[in-house]
Amino acid sequence: MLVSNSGQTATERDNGANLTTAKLNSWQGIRDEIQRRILDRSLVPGDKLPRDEELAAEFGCARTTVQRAMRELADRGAVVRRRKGGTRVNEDPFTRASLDIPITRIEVEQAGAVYGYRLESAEKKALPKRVAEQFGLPSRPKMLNVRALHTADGTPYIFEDRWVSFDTVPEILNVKLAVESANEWLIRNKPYSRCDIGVYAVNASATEARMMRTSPDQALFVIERTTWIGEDPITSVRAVTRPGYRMISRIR
Amino acid sequence: MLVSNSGQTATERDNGANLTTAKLNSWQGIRDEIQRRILDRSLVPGDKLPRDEELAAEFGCARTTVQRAMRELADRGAVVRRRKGGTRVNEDPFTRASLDIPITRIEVEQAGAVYGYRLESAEKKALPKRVAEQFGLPSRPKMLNVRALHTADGTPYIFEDRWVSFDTVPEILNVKLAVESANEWLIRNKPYSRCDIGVYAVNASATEARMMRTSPDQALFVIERTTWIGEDPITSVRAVTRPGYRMISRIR
DNA sequence: AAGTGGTCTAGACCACTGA
DNA sequence: CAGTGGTCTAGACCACTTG
Repeated sequence: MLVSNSGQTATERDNGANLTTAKLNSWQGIRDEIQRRILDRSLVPGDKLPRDEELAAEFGCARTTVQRAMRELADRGAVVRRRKGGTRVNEDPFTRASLDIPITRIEVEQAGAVYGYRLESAEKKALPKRVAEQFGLPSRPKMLNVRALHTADGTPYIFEDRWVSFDTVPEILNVKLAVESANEWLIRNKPYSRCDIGVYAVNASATEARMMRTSPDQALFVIERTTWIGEDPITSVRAVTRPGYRMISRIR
Repeated sequence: MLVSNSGQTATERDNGANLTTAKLNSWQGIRDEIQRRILDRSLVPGDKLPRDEELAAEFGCARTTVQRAMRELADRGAVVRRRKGGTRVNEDPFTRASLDIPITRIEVEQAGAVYGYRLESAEKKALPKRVAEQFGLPSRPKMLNVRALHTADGTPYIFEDRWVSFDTVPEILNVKLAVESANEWLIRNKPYSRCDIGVYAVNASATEARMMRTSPDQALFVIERTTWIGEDPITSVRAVTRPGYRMISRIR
């Protein structure tokens, strides 16, 4: 190790290059410094970074601390790390966005609106082909089909068409779905071990247009979620959102 | 510490409760075990977990190892950790999905199709109000407006309408945009420090319908991305995808 | 003021994987 | 098979935040 960090404070070395960042020598400081080198193209895609041990010497810290910083950068997709291969700046950069999908009631309330919920129907039916495919099931067993409308200040917000496996979740048959949303009951009472999510756009069908009080063919944003516990299907839901619905995410 | 882990192997204690998981005593093993307790409702939302030190004793490992496991669960939104307050199972569970948005060329090629690109127009114009708002700018400066079509096997895949700040990125004026997509050049050459992402559905405008070779009013999925380096705007792009486009994500 | 999580260290050993 | 990242430890001290 060439440089000791004893007695060296952040301010001593902060020459103004970093405006936002934490103490140098902290794992966040190291992460930000490496990221800065990528941002200002001191390091370009494909470049090999020094070994953790060398970086530890450079920053005057333990290798563990460098590890912590580099793991974050790897999680973000900024660098690729391989044993023996070393650490390189990612050749194929991509944008990694993290989306939090809350319970609808909470989403509405956080927007400052009054949440409402109306059950449209709940009946046992054979799974349509599309949903069976979602679950990856070869057959088309009976499940509970629940249709319900979520409203914000009285206007339609999300219309959900849901299938719940009462083989996996028999308790669902005892839930008063006229009062409590299946969405909320399931999320609070039946955590999943796997979840597939798909988002896309559709033209409103006649039914959807009526439910959402809009015109047929209106473009609507759809969120599909299918969940399992282990190998067993729990639920698959197609949530049609109101016209103009946007899903947003901010990075950094 | 009551239990030592020396000489204790995973198999010794693996009673079959965990099918998928790594060695117990590893941070992943601890993470999975705690998650299992949440899944099978041994722990329910709001429950307080033992202190890290106690868990370390229970699992016969160092506190650091428990810390690593718990940090992951906190990142996933499964638990909430506060100093002095301890660790609790999250009261308001949400679904956290991670979306990777690759460079369009790579997305097309990975789908096994032939990628094509055609520049439609590139001209300096004053920013429309909508885009100025995206950037959070009070004024409406001139930027480079680039319109281009990405194709897969010759059919329209994504139509992008992009604004690039040539104040922040003067080099863009020298890029041969007829050959190289602004998308790809920017991602490879101008990393950003902040990125806002929005996804939503629109009815195709007349222009969009023509570009995408579909009918007006066809529902299309739109991805909007706006990026900055520090406080300076880089680019804002509205990418209209072909009919039927889906964005997907899998959790766990 | 005290309790709990967050960070850091120095060192050891392990597990990949590329030359 | 050797080089590099990944994990783990035991202990110390720090930084929040709540009772």
